[in-house]
Amino acid sequence: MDESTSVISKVKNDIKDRIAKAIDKAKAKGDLPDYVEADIKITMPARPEQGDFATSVAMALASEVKCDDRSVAGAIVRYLSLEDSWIQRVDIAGPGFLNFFLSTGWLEEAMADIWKKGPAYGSTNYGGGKKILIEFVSANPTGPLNAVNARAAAIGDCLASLLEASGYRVSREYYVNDAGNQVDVLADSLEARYRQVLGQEVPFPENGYRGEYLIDIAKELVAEKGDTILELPDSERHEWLKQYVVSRIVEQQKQTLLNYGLEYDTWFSEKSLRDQGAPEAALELMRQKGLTYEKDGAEWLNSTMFGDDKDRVVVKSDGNFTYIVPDIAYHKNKFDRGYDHLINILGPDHHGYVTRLKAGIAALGYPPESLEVIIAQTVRLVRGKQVVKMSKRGGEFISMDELLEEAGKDACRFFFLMRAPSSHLDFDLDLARLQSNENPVYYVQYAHARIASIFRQARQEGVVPALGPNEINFSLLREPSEIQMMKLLAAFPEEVYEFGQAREPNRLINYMMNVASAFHSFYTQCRVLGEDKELSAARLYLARVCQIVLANALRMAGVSAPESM
RNA sequence: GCGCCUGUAGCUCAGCAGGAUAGAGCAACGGACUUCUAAUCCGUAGGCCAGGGGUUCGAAUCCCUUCAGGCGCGCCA
Repeated sequence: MDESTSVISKVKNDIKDRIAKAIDKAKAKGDLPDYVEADIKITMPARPEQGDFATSVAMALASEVKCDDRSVAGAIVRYLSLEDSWIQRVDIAGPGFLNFFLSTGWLEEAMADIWKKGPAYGSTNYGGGKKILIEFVSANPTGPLNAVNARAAAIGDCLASLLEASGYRVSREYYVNDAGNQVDVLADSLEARYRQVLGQEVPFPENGYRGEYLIDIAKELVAEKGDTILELPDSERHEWLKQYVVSRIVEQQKQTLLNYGLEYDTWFSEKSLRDQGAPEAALELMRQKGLTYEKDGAEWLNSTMFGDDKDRVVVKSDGNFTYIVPDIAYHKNKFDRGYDHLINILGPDHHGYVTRLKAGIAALGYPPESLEVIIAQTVRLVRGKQVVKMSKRGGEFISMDELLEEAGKDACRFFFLMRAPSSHLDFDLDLARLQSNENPVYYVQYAHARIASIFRQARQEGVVPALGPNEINFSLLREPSEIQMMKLLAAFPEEVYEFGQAREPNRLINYMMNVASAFHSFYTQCRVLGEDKELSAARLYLARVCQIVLANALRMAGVSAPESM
């Protein structure tokens, strides 16, 4: 088996080729008109009586040539060569489906492939080494991360893992907005807290950040430096405080994400971009292309030329950039670093911004379709029936740290990944915290732990725990639950690729639930450690490869795979 | 007013570039542990896929429209 592809794709492609040849032959013999083009899709039907694989090409073809579905299906079957293949039988079923029944040889090969690849099983090279940068979370360095950030973190990290496994070179990046107006306000807020801690009575900035965390940082600053910061000249003090508070908060954010099992490749500083003069350069480029103009004392980008619904100010009448200029420069920088494709995961409150940004990068001459934006919808925290308020102003604010502490990393990741990014989700704190069968995260983890337990037991009984595929008699695995499980495990590499392509990491969770369910059924129906040594060996093998798949899938989701529970 | 997202079982949500009889978890009900972990399994019940049009051999899925909910429409970021 080739390192970089999968048994399942080999099987599907083989069936596809045979159908294509059969259609050609039918055309040559005049059974089908020769202008038809077939897009052959091979699926795995849910019901065993519908075969191991199936296709609906005949129906699509029939509607194209305006004749009976089943007769087209008949024509294909008539010319279909089954020579030298795993296909044993082809049925025409329902309205015109072709159902393929295969001998189990392909499953055996797939099971051997899992053994051989181990932790790498599920990986393919379909992505061809294309470079993708995925930017996510990128919360302002003005406060601790919250529940929405936690969702974006789970989605972004898992998507990155899926794409890595699909053969892309992926970089995880966090953009730190450590420049501009908001961090000035942040520095002023800290200064006020700092002075208050030192006993001065000073007014708090009107739009300042009122969170507790700034008081904590101020206290630490006093402990560290006393009142010496006050001695600095105004502008120097402001810069110092700004640098200090931003680095402290970014440090905290980093730690929170680390506790979540997430490590970025790059923390990209907006300030560094500004220090290099990148925004000016980007602006200059737009000017040279004649895409900006003066109006009402400001400078505007003609963004409507690139699909925006109105033109945008780039230089305010006070001479400062609007936020979009450094952002455009940032995305230019991403392209200049050699990425073929950019993915940004943004909150729903930023969706209005997407066309603007795309217009911006188009104005610089980069292809806007190379920037893809995924909107991660809102998170509503609930306890049972009660909604937990999330306002920053006051009341109960749940930070990502508190969420992690309360529910744990695994449950958080799992819950956030369970739903499609586009789905507005309710995160039930009570349920996530529950250490019982009501909590779905345990369903998958338990399957993994149960398998580990079988191997512990086997070792105790002195059973050889792990025979390789060449020593296994696969023909003993004939129970429906065994077949079902093997099919699911064989599908993993293709699933991983499809989940990544669809940008829907939630389907990975779905897949894991299916594998876990198949295993639990198998476990109940089939005794693994029994009198029949040959059968035991085969079932131990099956348990082992199932464990490999569960571990690999859990790893991609960032959820731990416990040996015991 | 314009734009984006959502509407599927009592609850939370899946449903894989349209396909065969719409699924899962939880909640409800009935069964299964002297044998590898019962955080499990097996079964029962539960649905005009928000409403209405359309596209086609075929629609929960695509298009239009109405209704309902969430969010966004700054010389804030």
